[in-house]
Amino acid sequence: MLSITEENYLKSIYKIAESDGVPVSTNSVAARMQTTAASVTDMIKRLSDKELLEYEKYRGVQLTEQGSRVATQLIRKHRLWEVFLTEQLGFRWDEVHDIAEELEHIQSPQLIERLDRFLGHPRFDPHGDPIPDANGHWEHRQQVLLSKLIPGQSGIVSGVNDHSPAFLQYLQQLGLTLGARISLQEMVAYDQSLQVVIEYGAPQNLSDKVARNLYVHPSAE
Amino acid sequence: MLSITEENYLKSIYKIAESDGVPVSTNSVAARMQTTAASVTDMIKRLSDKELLEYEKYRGVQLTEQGSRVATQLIRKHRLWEVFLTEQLGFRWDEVHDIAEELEHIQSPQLIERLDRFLGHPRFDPHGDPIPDANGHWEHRQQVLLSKLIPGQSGIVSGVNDHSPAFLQYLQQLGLTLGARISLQEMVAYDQSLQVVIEYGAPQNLSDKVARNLYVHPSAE
DNA sequence: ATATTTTTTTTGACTTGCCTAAAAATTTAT
DNA sequence: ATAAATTTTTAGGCAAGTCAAAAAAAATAT
Repeated sequence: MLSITEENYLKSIYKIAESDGVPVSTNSVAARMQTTAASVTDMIKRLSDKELLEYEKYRGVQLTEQGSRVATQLIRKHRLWEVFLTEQLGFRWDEVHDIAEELEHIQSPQLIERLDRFLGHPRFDPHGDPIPDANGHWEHRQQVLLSKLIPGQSGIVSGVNDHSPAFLQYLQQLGLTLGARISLQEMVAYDQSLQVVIEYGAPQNLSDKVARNLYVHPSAE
Repeated sequence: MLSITEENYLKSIYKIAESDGVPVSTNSVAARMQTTAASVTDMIKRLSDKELLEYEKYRGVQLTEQGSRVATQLIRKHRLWEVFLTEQLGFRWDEVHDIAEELEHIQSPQLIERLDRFLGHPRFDPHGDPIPDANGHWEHRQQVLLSKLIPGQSGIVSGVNDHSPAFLQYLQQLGLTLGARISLQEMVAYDQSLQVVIEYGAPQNLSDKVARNLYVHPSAE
């Protein structure tokens, strides 16, 4: 039985490994968990004793099979709860993260399997992130950052790279929610901002920062 | 911000006070929380510092207004989640307690208000216990223990006094779920067991132990 | 009224999780 | 190749929550 803190460390290590590769450094964990390197070293030793990760002094860590399983199940739970919160309770996509962060620690495999069935086995959460199945596997959706599109191409909004409420609220305001159609008309060389059309509306400008944080599924034309 | 442990102490003290009156003794809390009297004394001091209860050495404790509010909100959350688990996810009434015990600690007033609305503002949980409203008030249902009925009287099952899975499963098997009609035919003087008819079925015998743990709403005839 | 039993509190110690400061190891720069 | 900078670990300590054992107070019995 793991503590909530231990679970959070495993999830952080999993996510860092996913984006930066292994091994995962002490400092990167400390930064993500908003704690000190000393605390991380402490916890790493405990998790290593429990065989949830492999640790070699000064060399960083890597999750074991078992550690990865814990992490993916947490992600599964987090994303299923987010679907529940938005689809059933009517929360907006920018409001659900913190609540799901608590709900993901509820310990009951039965609860999650029933919730999954209740929700109709959703494969993506409200932000377009894939939901791992009970075995920790998920569908890999073909998507690229909006910033990778070339002028003339169109796409369907399929996910975000920045999950902050501020970004999500801005997207909402722009009409750039999941499933929205966006066409890239041209890129402004000066600042890499983009001239786009959202859902056949009037052309408008999007900063490169937005473009680097929005995923689209490229479509024909 | 209270810890889960602090919340659990407050809930236990509230429930002991409800059944045994105030002040609440250190030992009774220790017994209910499955811990030692020493740990209780420790925690009581902390909760007293936070003005959640009034404590006088060797004299037991009593919740303050604020402590009571925390406790009733926990009970509200617990019971609402139980309704969700049974009505929406299909759990049986004997399966939901432990999961709700975890869910009740999720911190989000908005979540609870939305859940309450989603469930249609239920006033009773799956065991017939009343659900406090956002102000901590609840409907007092008129009910008596089955053991208080006199031969010839009938009643509608409205709640339980023992929430153990074993008892709940036995009731289920007997058809004694919430809303079921039960008529008392006679009481056996020898062992206080009862001869009853459940939902117009064949007469059968119920032990006094069952009768002392089942609430009914008396009905005419 | 005194002795005995029970209840409660105190004391000291343990674990988890966290911190700061200092030391050690590693990496980067010159 | 050595110095400097960075990263990581160690050491020592703190707060929460737990326990067992001892001491103190209260309740009960004689």
